[in-house]
Amino acid sequence: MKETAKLFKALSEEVRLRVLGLLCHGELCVCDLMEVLDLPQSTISRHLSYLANAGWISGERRGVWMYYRFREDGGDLQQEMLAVLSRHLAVLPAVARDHERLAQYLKTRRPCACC
Amino acid sequence: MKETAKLFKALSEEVRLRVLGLLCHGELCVCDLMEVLDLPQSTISRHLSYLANAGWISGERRGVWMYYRFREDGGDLQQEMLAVLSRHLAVLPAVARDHERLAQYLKTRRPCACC
DNA sequence: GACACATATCCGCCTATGCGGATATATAGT
DNA sequence: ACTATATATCCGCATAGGCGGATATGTGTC
Repeated sequence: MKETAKLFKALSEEVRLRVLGLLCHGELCVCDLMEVLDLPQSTISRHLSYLANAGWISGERRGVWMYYRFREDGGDLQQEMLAVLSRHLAVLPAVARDHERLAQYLKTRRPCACC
Repeated sequence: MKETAKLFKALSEEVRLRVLGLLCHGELCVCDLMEVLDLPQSTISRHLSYLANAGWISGERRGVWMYYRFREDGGDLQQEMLAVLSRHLAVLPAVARDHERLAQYLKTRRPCACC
């Protein structure tokens, strides 16, 4: 029950919804998100921790970078919620704008040793 | 976007999840919920206001009583979320216990003029 | 080890919101 | 109008959590 509430609480904040919207495209590191969302590093990192703690995402270190992506091993509720959520985030104007910014950003991203 | 976050925020609290679990059975008034959840009236009323404000439920006055039920006219996200949610709430032990208490309570509920 | 870079955490500040008793309001019955 | 009942709102208090700059930690390079 507490876990269920926690799962929803993680979705109750605009920045976190935008982060999840972007992660629908695939894994991203903190600095990618900073660039696209135009928010300070501490803010991004804090929200990522929150999402990870709630069980939505997990991070993997590759060199200096931490890459975050959706977890595939969540419970039933989480899996079904993710399906509903990803479909609906795509419709939100703010998320669509973020997607465009991401596409633009990926074109010019400086080369990265690990990917 | 703010609306989406608000919808989830309403689901981020245990008492509210329990209330929604009970409302899956059909409409209930504040005093029904007080009895079944064994919480003070101000607490129940506050959470119901919160849920109504987020768009999950609506209240209808019948005499002295306010009956609350799920809204049927929510957006796509809300409808799909409700389907997922109701299925999963039923599985939670705390919600199952509440259902039993509700069944017990309904047997002895004193007659009500309006229903 | 010194440095640069990416990330996590700490800090003080502020707002939102939880709680439950007390009070205000609305309605029905007499 | 008075009373009883149901509900909503107010109040003070406590905690959670948002923010972003500052600092600490981890990692690769030289």
